[in-house]
Amino acid sequence: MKIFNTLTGQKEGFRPLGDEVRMYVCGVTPYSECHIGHAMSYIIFDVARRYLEFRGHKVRYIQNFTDIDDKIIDRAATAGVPPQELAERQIAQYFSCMDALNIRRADAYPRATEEIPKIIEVIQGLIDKGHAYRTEDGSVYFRVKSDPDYGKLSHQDLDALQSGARVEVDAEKEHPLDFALWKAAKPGEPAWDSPWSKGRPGWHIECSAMSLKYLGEQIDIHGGGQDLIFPHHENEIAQSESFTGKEPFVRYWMHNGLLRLGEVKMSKSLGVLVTVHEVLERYTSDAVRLFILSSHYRSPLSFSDEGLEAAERGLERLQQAAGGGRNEDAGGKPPTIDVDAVRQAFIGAMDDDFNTAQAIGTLFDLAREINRARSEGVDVKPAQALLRDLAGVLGLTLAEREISLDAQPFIDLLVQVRTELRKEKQWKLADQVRSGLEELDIILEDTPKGTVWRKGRKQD
RNA sequence: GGCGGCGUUGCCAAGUGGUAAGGCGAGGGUCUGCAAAACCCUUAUUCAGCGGUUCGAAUCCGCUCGCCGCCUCCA
Repeated sequence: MKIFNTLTGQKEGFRPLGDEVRMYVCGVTPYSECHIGHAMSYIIFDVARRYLEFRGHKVRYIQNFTDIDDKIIDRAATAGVPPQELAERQIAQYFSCMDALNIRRADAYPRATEEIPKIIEVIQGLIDKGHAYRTEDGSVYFRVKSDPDYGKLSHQDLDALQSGARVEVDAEKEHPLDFALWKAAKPGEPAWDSPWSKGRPGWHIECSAMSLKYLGEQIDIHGGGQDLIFPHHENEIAQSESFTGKEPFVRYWMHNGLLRLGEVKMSKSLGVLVTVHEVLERYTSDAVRLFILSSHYRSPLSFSDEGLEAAERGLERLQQAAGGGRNEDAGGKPPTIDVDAVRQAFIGAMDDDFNTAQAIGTLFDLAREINRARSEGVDVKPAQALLRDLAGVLGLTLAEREISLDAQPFIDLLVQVRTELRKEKQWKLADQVRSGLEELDIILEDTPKGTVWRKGRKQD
């Protein structure tokens, strides 16, 4: 399989360094609710991980929480709660969002505040090697001039980066692009002891430290949004490679395109965002996933209700084809669908840098074949199993909407009564029952084998 | 200014040299008491524009136009 590597700007054949794929994805700073931009990124990497496993790899997947930083401190102060309490609350909220989207949990979620010793070890190592220096107030900065290939990930050199820089010049720093590894605490801020001052880690250093600690000096895949390429990931490379002396720190850098709202990217700082919570009130998690995976992960995607609606309808077709929860007898005729060919088409698409859009195309092709074969009395069980299997690689459950168990006997009863009415050709009354149930979002379908019903798409 | 990317049918979206996947929508049909679901047919001679390379280009090259991201925190 091939993966597009941001570092080289090319698709490269993928081969893990060791027995298992070591994968690190930048997590969130838990200070506010997660939005669908987060959903997009984590769904994409969830699918990458699921697919790698589908292809027979063992994957070790690590994701961090930046549970201490300026924003958390500010926000906590405004809310009048301790920073850790705010972070804790938002982490819980994050998990509930991700779980709702059927995103599998990482193998570990290290937190910056719990990795201080490792962070200090890395910073000290960088100082010892001349890659970092302490300033008057006890902060420590990375010396970008000490890294000859600084800028290689964003394909810029120091001069180019500097010329467009909007960053303020700080008299403490040797170079404007030097960045904080350790920030000395101001009075009242959370702080940890260190050889340089009471303070807290800079934003970038935690990822290097955690990656080193949990995955080793060289890892296979490091992922995140394209907005993290500079400065975050650039700085991670500088720190990690300067510390270990080993290159490359990351063998495949993967970055997803950013979600847009209309014509601009969704962003916390711009205040334009839609929360996961809001989206899941209106659409199923399967639809959200299908919508996101319908375009290529490296392209920007515009959030739209039309797109979610389309995904929702398409999903219904996949559900129906997969069996739709109905109790149907297997057709009598032997299976005719070439499941191997479909599986290979799916793999062919996904092997090409996770081309989920094309892979989804193979799912719809399969759905059509299943429906056609089923109407001809062919046994479609194996094909349905494949459909569920492949959909599962994309994290689609194809689950029907559920209705409370309490209501089911009553619905069954009404359906039975209507069946009697239909036998007596009492169409008007029968139709009344059907439309009445439809009002309650119960959809009736009269099939040759009898009437079946399912939950519709109205919101509860 | 530097770096990166995008512009494909009504909408969304694959496709990076061999003659335009797929989804949604729309129209027609089959099935049905009528529906629903499903299936069948139709819906881009054309890929922002203009040149060039090639037997052949949406795909490669050049230019033009339009749009976006990054160079500050951000998935």
